[in-house]
Amino acid sequence: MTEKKYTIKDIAKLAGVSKGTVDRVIHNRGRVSKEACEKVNQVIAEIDYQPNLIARNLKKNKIYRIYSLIPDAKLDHYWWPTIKGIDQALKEFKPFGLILEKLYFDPKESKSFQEQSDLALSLNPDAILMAPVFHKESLDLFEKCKERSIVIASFNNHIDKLGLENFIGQDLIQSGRVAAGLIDKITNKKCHIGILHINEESHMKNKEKGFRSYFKEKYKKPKEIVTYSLTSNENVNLKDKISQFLKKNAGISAIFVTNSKAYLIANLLKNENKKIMIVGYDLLNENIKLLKNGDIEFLIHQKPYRQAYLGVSYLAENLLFGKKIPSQNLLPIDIITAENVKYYAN
Amino acid sequence: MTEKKYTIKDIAKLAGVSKGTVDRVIHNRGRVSKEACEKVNQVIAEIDYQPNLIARNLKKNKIYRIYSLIPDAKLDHYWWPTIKGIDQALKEFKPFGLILEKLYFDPKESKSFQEQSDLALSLNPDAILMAPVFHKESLDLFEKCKERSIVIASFNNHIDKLGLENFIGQDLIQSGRVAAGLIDKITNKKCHIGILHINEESHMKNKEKGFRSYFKEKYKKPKEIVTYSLTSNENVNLKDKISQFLKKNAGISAIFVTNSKAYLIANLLKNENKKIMIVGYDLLNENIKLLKNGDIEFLIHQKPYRQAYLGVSYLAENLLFGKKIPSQNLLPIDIITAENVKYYAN
DNA sequence: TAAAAAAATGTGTTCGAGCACATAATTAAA
DNA sequence: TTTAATTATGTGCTCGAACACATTTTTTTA
Repeated sequence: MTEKKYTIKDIAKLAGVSKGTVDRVIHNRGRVSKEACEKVNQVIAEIDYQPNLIARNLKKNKIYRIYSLIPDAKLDHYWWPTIKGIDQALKEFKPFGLILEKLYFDPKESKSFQEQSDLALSLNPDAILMAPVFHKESLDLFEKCKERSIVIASFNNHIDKLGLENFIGQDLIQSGRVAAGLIDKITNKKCHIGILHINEESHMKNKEKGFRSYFKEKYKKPKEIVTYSLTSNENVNLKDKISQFLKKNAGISAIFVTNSKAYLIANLLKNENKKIMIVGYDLLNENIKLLKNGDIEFLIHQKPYRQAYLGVSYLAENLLFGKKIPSQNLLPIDIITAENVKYYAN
Repeated sequence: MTEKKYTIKDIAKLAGVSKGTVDRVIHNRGRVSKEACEKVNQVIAEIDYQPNLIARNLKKNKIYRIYSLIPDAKLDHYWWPTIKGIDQALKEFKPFGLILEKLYFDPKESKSFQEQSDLALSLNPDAILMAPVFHKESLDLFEKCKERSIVIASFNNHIDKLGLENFIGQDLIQSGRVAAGLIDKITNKKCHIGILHINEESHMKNKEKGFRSYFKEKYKKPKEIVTYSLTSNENVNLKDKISQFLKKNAGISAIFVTNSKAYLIANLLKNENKKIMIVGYDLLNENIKLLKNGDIEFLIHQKPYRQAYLGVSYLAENLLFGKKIPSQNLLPIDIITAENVKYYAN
C-alpha cells in the first residue's frame, strides 16, 4: 500500500552522499570510502531498494543480438513449432531492443551444424540459442561461447558431459516412464509390448530405459518387452520390415514409438484386425490425425514451441534485465489424447 | 541485420518537422496541419516505426495498482497455487512499477465477495483480477469497472451472460470430454460409470455435459451413466451416503468426480475388493498421494497457478505496455498420472 | 610545508517518449 | 491595414540509472 518507489537520488539523500557515490557502491566500482560504502549499503538494505529496470535499460539502450541454431524445419517437420516459438518470443522482446537471426542446419549433417555455428560465432552475437543435436560439435560451441563470454542456452535434447547449464527440455527417462504408465493402464497385465526406434538418435535410449524401469519396478514377474531398432531411408520398404517384426512377435498388443514417427506404424496397422495400442511422441499433423481417429492412443508432447519460446525469453531477460537463467528447466511431460489435443497444437 | 532503431527524432528529421509535431501525430492530439500529418504518417509507415516501450514507460513512470479478488485459500486449499501464481507474476512486474494487493473472500458467502469487491473499488485501482465465483455479484463488479474504466480480467470459472471478456480458464465441457475419453480407454465397453458431484457449484454441470456427450457420440447403444449429487457439511456422514450409492449401483467400475474432492471417494474405496477407476480434478496434496498410490487413475489439472499468473501478467502488460488482453484464453486440459505429476505440482 | 599523486566525492549529460509551454504562422475580426 | 484570435509548430525539461568528467579531500613524496 505504502510502497514508495525509491530512486538512487533518494538513497543519496538518505545516506548523505551524492548519487555518483551511490552508483559506485551499487556496481562496486571502487573509489568509495569504507564509511560511505557502509552507509549506502545500509540505506539500500533498509528501504529494500530495487533499481528501476526501465530506466536502467533506457540508459544502456543497447541492441542485443541473438543467433538461434536449429534444424531446418523443411527437412524435419518437428521443428516448425520451434520456429513459431522463437518468433513469438522475438515479437515480445523486439520493442526492448532485441534482434534475433535464425540459422538453420541439416539435422543429419554434423558438418552443416558446424558451419552454421561458426557463422554464428563470426557474427559476434550477444547470445546463442541452440538445439545441440550433434554431441561433439555442440560441446565445441559451448566451449567457444564460454571463452568469448557469449551467453548460451540449449533446448530439445540434453548434452551430458558438460554441466547442465541453461538447458530447457524434457527428462527423457521420466518421459519413458510416463509412456509405460499409460500403456499399463490401457492394456491387461499379461500382454506383450514392443518398443520401436525408428531412424533415431542415440539419446532416445533414455526413453526406453525409463519405459522398462517402470515395468521392472511395478511387476515382480518380468514383463515381455521387445525392442526393435529400425533404420531406413525413405526408399527401403519400411512396411515389410515392420510386418516381419509383428509377425515374429505376434503376442504384442501395444507399441511404444520413441520418436515422432508413430504415424508410420499407425498407418500400417490401421487395417489389421487385431487392435494394437500405440503410444508415441509429438504433435505432427500426421500423428494428430491418427490420434483423433483412434489409431493412436496417446501422444506425449515435447513442447517444442514452449522450449524455443522459453529459450529466447531466458536469453532476452538475461541480456536486458540481468535475470539469471535457470540452469535447467525440465518441462512438464504432457499427455495428449484426441480430446485435449486441440489446446496443444501449434 | 540492418535493423536500425528509429526514434521520434529521426522521424522528425525525415519528415522535416519537429518532434513535437511527430508526437501530436502519433497520439493524434490534433493541432497539426494536414500536410504535416500526412508526411509524418508516411515516414512512420516507411520505416516501420516502433516506439521504444522502455522510454515510453520511463516517462510515464506511473505506479499501477491492481487488486486481486480470490477465495481464501485457508478455506479451500484449491486456491493455494493461485496465490503462488499471483506472487510470481507480481515479482516479475514489480520492478516495472506494479503494485498488487490480494483481497480474500469466503467462497461460500456471496456477501463476503461483495464486501471485498466494494473495498477493491473504493481503493480506486487501475485494474482488478477476480475469480467470479458468484454470478450476480461478479456481473455487478464487471459493470462497475466498465463504468469507471477500471481494467478487469477474470479466471477460474466463466461467466456467461456477459461478454467473454478477458477470461482465463478451462473449457469445462471439453474438460468433461477429456475425462470421458480417459475412462473409455481404461475400462471395457460394457462397464457402467458414475458421475459424482460433491458440494459443488452449478457450473460443474458443464463437465457432466461434456462427459456424457462423449459417450453419446461414440457409442450407438446408450451407455449406463449414473449421476449422483452430494451435498454435505463436514459433520454428516459422507461415507454412508457414498456406500449407499455404490451398493445401489453395483455395476459401476469407474467414477468421474467433477471437482477436487476425488480424494474423499478414493479413500473410501481403498479397501474395497473390487477395483473402481477414479478420474478427478486438481492437484491437491490429498489427490496426488492417492494418484501416486494407484487409487486414482487420472487427474485433470485446471492450472490454477498458471491462470492466476497469466491474469496478473495480462493486466500488467496492458497497463504498462498497452498490450491488448486476449478476450479469452482457454488453457490446455492437462492429463496427470502418477508418472508426470511432479512437473505440474505447485 | 608545498607540490604532486591518489583517492573520494560531486556534477552534469545522456538514453527516447511525453507533455507543458513558448513561439511562429495563419486566419478572423475590427 | 492593424490587432486579436486561432491554429500550427518548435523547444526544453522530465522520468531513473549510468557513466564520463570535474572538483574536492586525503595521502604521499620531495
